[in-house]
Amino acid sequence: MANIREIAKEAGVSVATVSRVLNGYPYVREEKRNAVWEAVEKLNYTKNINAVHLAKGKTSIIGVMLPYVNHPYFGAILEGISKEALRHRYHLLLFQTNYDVEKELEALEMMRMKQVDGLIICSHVAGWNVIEEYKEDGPIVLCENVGDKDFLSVYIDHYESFAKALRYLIRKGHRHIGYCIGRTTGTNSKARETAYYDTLRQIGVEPRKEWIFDHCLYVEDGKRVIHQWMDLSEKPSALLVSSDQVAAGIVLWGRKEGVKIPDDLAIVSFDNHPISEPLQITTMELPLALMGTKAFRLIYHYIETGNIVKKKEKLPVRFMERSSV
Amino acid sequence: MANIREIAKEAGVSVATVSRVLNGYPYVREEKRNAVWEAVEKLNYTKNINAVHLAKGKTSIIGVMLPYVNHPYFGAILEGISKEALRHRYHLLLFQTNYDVEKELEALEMMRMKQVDGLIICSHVAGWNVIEEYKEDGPIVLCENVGDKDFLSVYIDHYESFAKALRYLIRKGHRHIGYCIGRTTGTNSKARETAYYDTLRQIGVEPRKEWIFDHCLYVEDGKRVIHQWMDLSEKPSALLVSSDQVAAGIVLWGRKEGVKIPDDLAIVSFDNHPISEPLQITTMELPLALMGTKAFRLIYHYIETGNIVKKKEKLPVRFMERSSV
DNA sequence: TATTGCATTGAAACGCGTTTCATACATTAT
DNA sequence: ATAATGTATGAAACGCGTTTCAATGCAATA
Repeated sequence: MANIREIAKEAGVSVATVSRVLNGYPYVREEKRNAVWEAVEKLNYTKNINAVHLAKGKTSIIGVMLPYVNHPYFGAILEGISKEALRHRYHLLLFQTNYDVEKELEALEMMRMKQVDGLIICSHVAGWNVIEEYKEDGPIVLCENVGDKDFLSVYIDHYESFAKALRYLIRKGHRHIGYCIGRTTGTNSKARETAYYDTLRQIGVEPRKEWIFDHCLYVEDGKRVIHQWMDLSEKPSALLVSSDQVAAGIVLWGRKEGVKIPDDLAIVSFDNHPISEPLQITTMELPLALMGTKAFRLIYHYIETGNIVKKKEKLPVRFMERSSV
Repeated sequence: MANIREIAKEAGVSVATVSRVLNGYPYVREEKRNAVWEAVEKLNYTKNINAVHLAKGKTSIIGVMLPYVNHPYFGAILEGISKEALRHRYHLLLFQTNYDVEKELEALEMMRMKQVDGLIICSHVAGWNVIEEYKEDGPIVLCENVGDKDFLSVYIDHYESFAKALRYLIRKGHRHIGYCIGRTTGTNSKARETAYYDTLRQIGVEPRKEWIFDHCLYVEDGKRVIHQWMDLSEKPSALLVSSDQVAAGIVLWGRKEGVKIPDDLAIVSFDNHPISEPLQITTMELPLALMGTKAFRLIYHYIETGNIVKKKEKLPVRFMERSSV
């Protein structure tokens, strides 16, 4: 395969001139410009992009670290990132971690090795000190509330929205409230847990461990939850559900078991996935795609200009009141 | 940032030796090996992976071309690819095309430029002649039936499964059958269309254009479909739906309108997404994640060994009979 | 003792596009 | 007429790890 030097020889110019033509720089005479393009045609030349990356020291690739690619939550974030990356002619390198620290480290290492110009972390298990070590290797944007930590972040305030949903249930007369969550570790989950404990204690209700349902990610987990719920001797009258998929599972499998929503069990969920509308599930709309888009913009803007407009951005959550409460 | 030559100087060896140590090759004396690692520590050295890519002429990255990342169908394929890529320490570069030929070409060009070692095409609009031009630039695996064309492929026989579903409906006494599809172009969609026309004509029923519902991709499209269906003066008694998401939308929005499934309208869908189970939707389980996994394996095996075990592999579809017919 | 072979090691070439710097000529401004 | 700009172009350095090839040293086999 031809390289730029062969093109130069063929066109009777220097490699610098070829590079100029190829990249559309000025100061090349029309004839030479044509000669170069002709040589490119003739020798069927294509740039070796790895040489470009090496020479430029950048790749126009952003890494995306997420636990699962095909989860509605992360899929939506990814969609937002992807949409924006497309607009700016950037590419995305996927780092699926399955919440494995090793895999997370690998993504970070890839930035150190200049495989990617920056990294968007959708979720992680690695400690802050670990991530901090890679700060000098490139911009990192997190899709979670990083608190005081010195990181770029675009996030949804899960403490606030969880507390808001809880207060709504309380206002509706519920005192026995449980919740479903994807996992119990992680910033977002911890925020929700804290909101749960804080809010219930504020009204003098003792939170119950057995009303917390872990590992709730997909529709099928809703089936498990509703059965577990039915087996409880003391049942919560309301559930906060961290994902519409799980809520849909709970509602649909509950129906089959004769569980009346909201009379037997009230539900407030999160996401506002289209499935929640026909099921009349009251849900908090999370701007996931927007979060992805903004995360990309932040990192992109930093890479291209070196400036940061807003280090941390909190995105608004919209409450969609329907009839599952 | 230090490079390999500085490490060599610091450790008092040649760059070749440093490279040997870094890559775990034999024939390096213990002392030198240690000296290299110490220099690496001391200078806080990391490889520049772009230089590696350039030197090796490969990147261990596979490109994935798909129209939308957050669609259940493609998400499932992507998950399968990702899982397998993880096992083999390969990375994935995402090319979201939105079914735009320009974007598809970009993905193909990226392979030519050696950005990726191979390309998995989940779906495309570009013509075969276009794709064919890139055959020499690296292995391409398609997730669709490529017929006689000389491409690697792992696929679901959509003609067969669509025809099978149709015959099932016919056996159940339906004569007025329509269908919902994501788009009308594309190999898979054409296969389904052909199956529809062929099968209906076999039983002497004239297919009807107005019973074909295009642009059905997500839950919310089901809402549109059920309303369109209700507005028809002559209604089909059964619908084949190319995605469980859409079917769920049809069933759920239909319920709200008092449409009885299957009495007013029978449904056979595709995917066997977990949502279809509590909704009792009869569905054809498509092994999407498996397709992704196998596509990756095929391309991986070719890259690593130069061998192809099976050029084209058809994956089995499982019929999940429930009560929506 | 002569020969074969393996273990070690480094110089140099290789993969290849970008960018800087010096040079040379053509204009325009003073 | 002279200085100051602007246009045009190429040589060479730069980014950096991999790999080949020749060479050296030493041990084992003939």
